[in-house]
Amino acid sequence: MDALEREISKLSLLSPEVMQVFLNAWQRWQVPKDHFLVREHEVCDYIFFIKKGVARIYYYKNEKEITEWIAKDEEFFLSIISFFERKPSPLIIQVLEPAEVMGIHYNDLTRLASQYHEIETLFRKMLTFSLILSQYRMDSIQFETAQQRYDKLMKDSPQIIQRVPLSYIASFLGVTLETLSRIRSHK
Amino acid sequence: MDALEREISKLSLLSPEVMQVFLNAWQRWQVPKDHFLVREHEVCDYIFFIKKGVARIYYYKNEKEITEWIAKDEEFFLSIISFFERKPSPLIIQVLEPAEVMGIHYNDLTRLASQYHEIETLFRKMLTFSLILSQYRMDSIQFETAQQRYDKLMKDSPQIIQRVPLSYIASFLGVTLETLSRIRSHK
DNA sequence: ATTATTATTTGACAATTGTCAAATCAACCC
DNA sequence: GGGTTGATTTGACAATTGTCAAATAATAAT
Repeated sequence: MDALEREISKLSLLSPEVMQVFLNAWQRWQVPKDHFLVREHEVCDYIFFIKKGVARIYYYKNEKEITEWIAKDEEFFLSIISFFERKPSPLIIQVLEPAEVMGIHYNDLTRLASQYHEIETLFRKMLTFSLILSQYRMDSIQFETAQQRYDKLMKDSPQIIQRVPLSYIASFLGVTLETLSRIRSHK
Repeated sequence: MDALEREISKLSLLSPEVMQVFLNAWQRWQVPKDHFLVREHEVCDYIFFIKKGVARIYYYKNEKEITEWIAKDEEFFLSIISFFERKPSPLIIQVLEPAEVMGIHYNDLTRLASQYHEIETLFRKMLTFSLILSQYRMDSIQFETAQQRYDKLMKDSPQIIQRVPLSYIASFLGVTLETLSRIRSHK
């Protein structure tokens, strides 16, 4: 069983036939370092899954790059507002290492969800998971100090430092590069 | 058509029969000022809808009350993490005015969603809506100044000032009461 | 109306983080 | 290796907001 199927199974139990139909709807790309999966002001048409590699989701705010999310091996990611509201968004999705990426198109996902109740249920559970994550992240941004957010990141994914420039991590944590540098030094 | 049915219709088109089944699953309460819909460390069993009145969702952080959300007439609200993860949460939901509140129980919602594909779709769309809202709010917290958040609140719901103490609004905006007072004065 | 209680405003000061500039470090290229 | 470029660290200072304390305003109770 491959990683995508395993992650899907964690969310919802599909019958073998429907699982097969669903998996067949996913496309697969082998992309080079720095490849853009979604460019600025494009509509995000896919929910992505990264089998191996790192991608970041970012945008420009006053000429500065703001990293909104960093997705690592075996995670789903997308530009949520663009995908669901079907409109272009300032969010850019870029792969940071050569990567193997899978994706399901909005049209395929909604078509399958209307055809198969089971897939609609899976879709609902993906959203639930995503909403819960979003709530935890909101709490973290609003009430934790940059120090606490950094410590948590180190605990959850210590390898990230080797794979992602500190400038991206700083903006992901919601602080400047200088502040992150100071947090890291006095430890 | 009542407010609840209207709000549901905005999200998803249900056949008349299924709409009737769904609406029947909602309970209705007439609650006095200051009534608690969810107490501290209780599981939130319902998605609520407030027909008329104001409710706030808050919790204690270092002995201080933090207002996480304020729901007004004709809005849905719930303690998201508690409801979906089925676990007690520190979030408290309290009505601030005498109010007419509706609610659908977790068990009823999930039962109906598994029975009726249409309701599963509606459920998925509610989650999508909620996730989009959550993303916008996260952006607002992370990148807007307190001044900007206040201005937006005044634009979207100017009446809120008359109905909710400033201390709740301040913590909803993520600033102290004193800072909000200063924002309000130099305008 | 007077008092008590609660809500809001104001002031002084401290703490945190951002900004800008410069220094150091690391990686890469020839 | 020397030089170029980009990444990271450090320093000085300014801006924003929080904290604590006190003053004032608004509301409710008798």
